[in-house]
Amino acid sequence: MLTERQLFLLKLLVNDYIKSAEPIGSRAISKRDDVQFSSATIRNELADMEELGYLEKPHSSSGRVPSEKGYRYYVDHLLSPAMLSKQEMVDIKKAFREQYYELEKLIQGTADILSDFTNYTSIVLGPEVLETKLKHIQMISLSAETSVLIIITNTGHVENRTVSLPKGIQPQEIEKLVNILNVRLKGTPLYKIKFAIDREIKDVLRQHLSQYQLAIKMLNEALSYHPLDQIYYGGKTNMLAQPEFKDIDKVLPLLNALERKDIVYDLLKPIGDSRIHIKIGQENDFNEIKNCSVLTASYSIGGEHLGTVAVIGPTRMTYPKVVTLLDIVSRSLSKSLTERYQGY
Amino acid sequence: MLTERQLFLLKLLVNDYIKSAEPIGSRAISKRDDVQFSSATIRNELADMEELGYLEKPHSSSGRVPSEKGYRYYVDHLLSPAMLSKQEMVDIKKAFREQYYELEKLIQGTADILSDFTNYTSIVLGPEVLETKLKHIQMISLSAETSVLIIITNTGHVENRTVSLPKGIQPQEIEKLVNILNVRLKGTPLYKIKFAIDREIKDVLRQHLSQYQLAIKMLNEALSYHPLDQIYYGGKTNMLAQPEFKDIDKVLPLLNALERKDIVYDLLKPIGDSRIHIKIGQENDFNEIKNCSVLTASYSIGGEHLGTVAVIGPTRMTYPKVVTLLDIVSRSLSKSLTERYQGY
DNA sequence: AATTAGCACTCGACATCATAGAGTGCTAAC
DNA sequence: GTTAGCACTCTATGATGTCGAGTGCTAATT
Repeated sequence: MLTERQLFLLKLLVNDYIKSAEPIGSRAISKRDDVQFSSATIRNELADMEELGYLEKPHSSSGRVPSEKGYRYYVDHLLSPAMLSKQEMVDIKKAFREQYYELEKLIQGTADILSDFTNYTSIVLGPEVLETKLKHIQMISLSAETSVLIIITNTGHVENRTVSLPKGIQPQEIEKLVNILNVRLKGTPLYKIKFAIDREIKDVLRQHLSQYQLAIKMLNEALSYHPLDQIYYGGKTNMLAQPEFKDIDKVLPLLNALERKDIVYDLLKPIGDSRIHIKIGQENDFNEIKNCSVLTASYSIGGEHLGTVAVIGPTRMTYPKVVTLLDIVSRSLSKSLTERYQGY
Repeated sequence: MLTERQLFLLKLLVNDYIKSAEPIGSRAISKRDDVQFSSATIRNELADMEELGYLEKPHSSSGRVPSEKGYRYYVDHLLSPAMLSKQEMVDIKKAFREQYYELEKLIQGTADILSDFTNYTSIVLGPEVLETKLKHIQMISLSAETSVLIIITNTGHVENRTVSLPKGIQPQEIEKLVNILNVRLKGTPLYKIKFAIDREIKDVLRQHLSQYQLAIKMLNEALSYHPLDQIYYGGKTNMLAQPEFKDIDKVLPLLNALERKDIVYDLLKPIGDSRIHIKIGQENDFNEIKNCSVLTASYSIGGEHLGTVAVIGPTRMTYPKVVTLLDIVSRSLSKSLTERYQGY
């Protein structure tokens, strides 16, 4: 186990390294006002902690750098959440008080706040379509052959799809069809809609619609496709400014990984029940981001999990600040959403 | 004026440089099968063309590189559009035949094709909201206090905005309101809607609605905000793979510039009447992209200009291929849109 | 008069080498 | 247990030298 003094030094070293991005030497530590011991003492302590795996040296005669184990210990036991400046708090409050005319804007705004305030990259997973329920369905004709099908969910999300109308179907038929769908499917989770049509609505449709086969076919096409591209980014290029990514070969695989939906979904999948979840370096399963840490928090409407907000940056990340910010932002987003869409 | 032989050499040099990204020397040219003259002759010709401003040397004893004037001449007089491979043509056809359920997807798909096939960055300006007309308006209640206002345009674009309902307004009133709006405002260009409400609808509303002041206020709020964020990107990180941007300080200002809407709007503003418009290096007004060329084409529905597609890459760009691709893609997009949304 | 061979010269790329400086580990003294 | 002292290690930096691709110019050739 680490001694009191070792913990003190570890915390100090991690904090300094996060600021400077340079390996920290014993002399630099001993010079600080809040440190009384000589550099030799510190050298001994650092050597011990290195042996225990909390620190590393980039090369044999350089200063120390936290290892992943070191970061993990720091995050679990030594991290004291940062205070945000008054100005920052005001800015955040203001951003969430603003009138957003679309749910998408609110979420994008959240991503922007996270990246602007951290200088890292932020990712926000939009409300999961799979878990949202149908509120209202509407079909609006564009021309003789095309209509726009509009699906509104309980979360205020609006989905629209252009559909080609089967030839020969009557406008009144469409109207009837939409009416039936609205009455029967209201409250159905989106992912169950196709199933519900097949099981419950088919017969009703057959009774009321002359062109019922065509209608079924059209509905199946329009509803079959689940666009899950609900990923919002902020500060995508912020990574480029981090010294650890100063050469392009390091940053390119990273940026490409962040474009891949499967990877992002996996990185942000909610785990554990702590408010903020932290994954450091290799704890993330992807080689492309082995030098990065991912901090996630979830947001909700009225307590029900809706989506995830995340910040991704180098393992050498300002954890205290990001933790605080994620906490505030995820709460603010939940609050804002709940106020707006609670009564579904 | 340039001699026949000089033109031949210029074209050849530009083509080679585009491929290799290395300065081209006289010896390398003379070694080619299709070149008969000795390297000394070529040296003389190159020196002459340099004096005329068509070529440059990175340093005094290196090979030649095209100047912007050289690229401009090449593009205006020497460029022969490339043929796409059969496979490429098939892929494009396939992409545009695909069923897109939302206008946005079709446009994003277009951007993706452009960037995938060129390895540069593509930008597509979505249909300009300002020039599109109201097709249908709809209001769907989410809760007692909030509704979603849905605006559908003749281009199949669906806009949705969350509005807070004034307290005390009756559902029937809302219904009446929406009916009036639909009857009166159909076909009105979006940017004129507020104006139209003020001029024409006010009185009608006063006659029919008890809470007419509240309704007006709400409408003004909901319709006042014009989201113009209709910029779709493809291959944002492709620039990083270009040798001219191998160090991050060169590429960061570029990427940031491409995030700025004002800059992008300016870069893509339609000019001239040629199908493909090319701006080389400094011809673009922004310092951040002085090493880049921007190629644009416009797309339309039934002949009416709707938006712009563009490819941005280093001045050392494969102009022939990009020109051909932009031509095909912009035509395909126009065709696809016209088929779908023509009958507005 | 146009073309080409020949040659001295230029400049960047690359490798080699020396040096300075920050940092360590170890030993012995406090 | 702590610290001063010192030899040692490794990187970063800059100076130096060499190689090769390329040029410009002159004189010879066609």
